[in-house]
Amino acid sequence: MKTTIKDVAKHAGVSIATVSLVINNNTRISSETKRKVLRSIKTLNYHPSRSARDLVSKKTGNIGFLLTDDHFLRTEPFYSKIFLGTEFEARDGEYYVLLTTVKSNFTKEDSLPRFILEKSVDGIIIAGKVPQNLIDRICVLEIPIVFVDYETNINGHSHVLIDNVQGGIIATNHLLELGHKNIGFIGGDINHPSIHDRFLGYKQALEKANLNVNPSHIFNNTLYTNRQNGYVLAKKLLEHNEGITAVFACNDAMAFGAMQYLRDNGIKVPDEISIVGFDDVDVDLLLKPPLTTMRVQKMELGIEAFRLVVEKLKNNNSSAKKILVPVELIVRESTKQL
Amino acid sequence: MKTTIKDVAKHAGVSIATVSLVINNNTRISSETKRKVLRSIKTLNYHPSRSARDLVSKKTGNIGFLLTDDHFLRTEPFYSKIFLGTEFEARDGEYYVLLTTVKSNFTKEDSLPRFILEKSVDGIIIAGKVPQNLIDRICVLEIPIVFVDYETNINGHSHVLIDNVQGGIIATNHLLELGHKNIGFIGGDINHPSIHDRFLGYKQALEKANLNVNPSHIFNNTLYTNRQNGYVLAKKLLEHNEGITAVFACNDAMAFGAMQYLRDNGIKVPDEISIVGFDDVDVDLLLKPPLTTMRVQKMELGIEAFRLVVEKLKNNNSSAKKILVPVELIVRESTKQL
DNA sequence: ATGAAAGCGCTAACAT
DNA sequence: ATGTTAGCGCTTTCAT
Repeated sequence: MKTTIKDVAKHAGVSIATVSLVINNNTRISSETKRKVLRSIKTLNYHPSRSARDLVSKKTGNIGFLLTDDHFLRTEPFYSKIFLGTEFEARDGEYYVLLTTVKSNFTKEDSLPRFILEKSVDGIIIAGKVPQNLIDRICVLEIPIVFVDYETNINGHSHVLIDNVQGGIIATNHLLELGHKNIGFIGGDINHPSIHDRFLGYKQALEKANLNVNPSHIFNNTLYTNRQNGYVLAKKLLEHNEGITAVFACNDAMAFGAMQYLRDNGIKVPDEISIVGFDDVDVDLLLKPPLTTMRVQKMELGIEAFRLVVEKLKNNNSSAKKILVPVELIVRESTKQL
Repeated sequence: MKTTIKDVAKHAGVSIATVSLVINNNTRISSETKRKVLRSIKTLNYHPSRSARDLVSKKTGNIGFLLTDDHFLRTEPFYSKIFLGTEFEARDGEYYVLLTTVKSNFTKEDSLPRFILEKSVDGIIIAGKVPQNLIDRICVLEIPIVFVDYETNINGHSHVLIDNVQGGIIATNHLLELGHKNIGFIGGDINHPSIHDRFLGYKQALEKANLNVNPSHIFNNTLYTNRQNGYVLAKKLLEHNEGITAVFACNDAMAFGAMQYLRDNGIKVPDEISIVGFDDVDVDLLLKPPLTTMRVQKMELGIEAFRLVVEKLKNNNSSAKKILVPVELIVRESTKQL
């Protein structure tokens, strides 16, 4: 039989109410009783029943973590790391994290994740871009949501975002400082807020350096932001332009695709073309040359997201925040002085 | 206020006991009452409170999913897919899945996952190789465990395994049928049951074909089974042997490493060397040539594991099973007739 | 076939 | 500062 609060009370010679107060760190308990109770708890290896606790407090003790399946299954563990950050942060606390995926083509006909229907989560973290109709349907529910790595125009909910604009600026400045003037930009879905912002940073850096933003140096119209399209866009960029000496790829995947195109065509990186990526994704060490990129603290994103939901849960009045997680330039061997 | 069983009872004009019986599919309810209650449930959008239910039934309604962090963060989403299988299978049911990672160097000093300490899971799925001391400490607890993709000598617990021996045989036979006779084997940690079995399949296939198992063709002594070591072992294999025309790599990662070595040294695949991998891992389509490999149904592994825990939970007497999930040869372009 | 009622382990309001 | 007690929403005997 599992140890209950009664056993602890009996063992410590106090009432169950006292034990409860101790568990919940109530201040109006004498430190002596507290110590006594704590000792009993330890001796009996007591852990409060979550269900009993949840039942009376009308909480569930769970946080839902939601993302699309293709994000979860991305070759590079980007969102997995964000989740791990959340899970790490949750470990010391009182919440469990329920991870679930939705199809990336989630429609009105699809039903919401079960933990939402069954009201089994106190709050939800939504990671990455998810279908708008999903968001709309969750937002009408009275449940705190934190968006991580996806900016929405939804009010009243917190966001944890990568500082993409700043990252775009830093990456571009890096190339400028190396003497590059003809810098191409390859990006995927420009309607995606993150890519849009990285592109914005690119333009701002160029303008600040009094350089023209040459439209023919910009290719950002593919649906997916992946290696294949990195290959395709690098091809287009270089076939339509002469004198390009550097490329800013809106993420590492596209950068890898671009590098493959260059390798296939005998163009040397970084000797002939410098490349900067974005994300600092884990990738096999065999890839050469190692990519200069903007490091994103993925775990940090997940950690902050978790803190924000909990903050909201503890104090429902806490206002919606927007946290920008800074990025860091990691110079490796794919960029070089012109 | 959330709808409770009382509301449903009132709405349907029955007692809460009746509603409960209907929910739990009890047979001794007249089909008419049943229909009536079901309608009320739907109308009121009623979902039973998990905490109340769990409290009285002394269950938690949760399944724990455990793996090491480096498995979870593997570049190729192998274990993520297994998890997704479990999560998919859990969707229609009554369980939630709690995913947590442990450090791959988990020691006696580290504390067990919180959901185990707090007894918040009814059963546990352990995916992939985990530290033995972790297993030992969990096994003493009275809680059903299912191991997936990791064979242990623990009795009383079910296993869901890849049919590695058969896979090794099929892969090797494929090369034999293409006329190859000098087939190298590169593997990582040979103490890992999966790799051991794939190697076993390799040997069995050769013996069956009346070919010698040449020890100098076998390199299987690295700690990690990854790309880097695939590169290293391919180098050793080819530097120490002449006449090798094919390589069976114990997993795709090593195969990729080997291919990289060959490319770096101007050896053409499949013209000069054929390569077979194992796992059929998602990888960017740019990798050339596409790898011939043994397909493993990762989702299927997770699905079966979930079914086995639930089976054990429903019927504690159900005996420990060992399920072998079959593999399938996927012929792509890295193998060729000699 | 259905209902009444006890009780799961806990929290919180109230009493002392 | 600590104890008493009602009740959270459900399942499950036991009556009817």
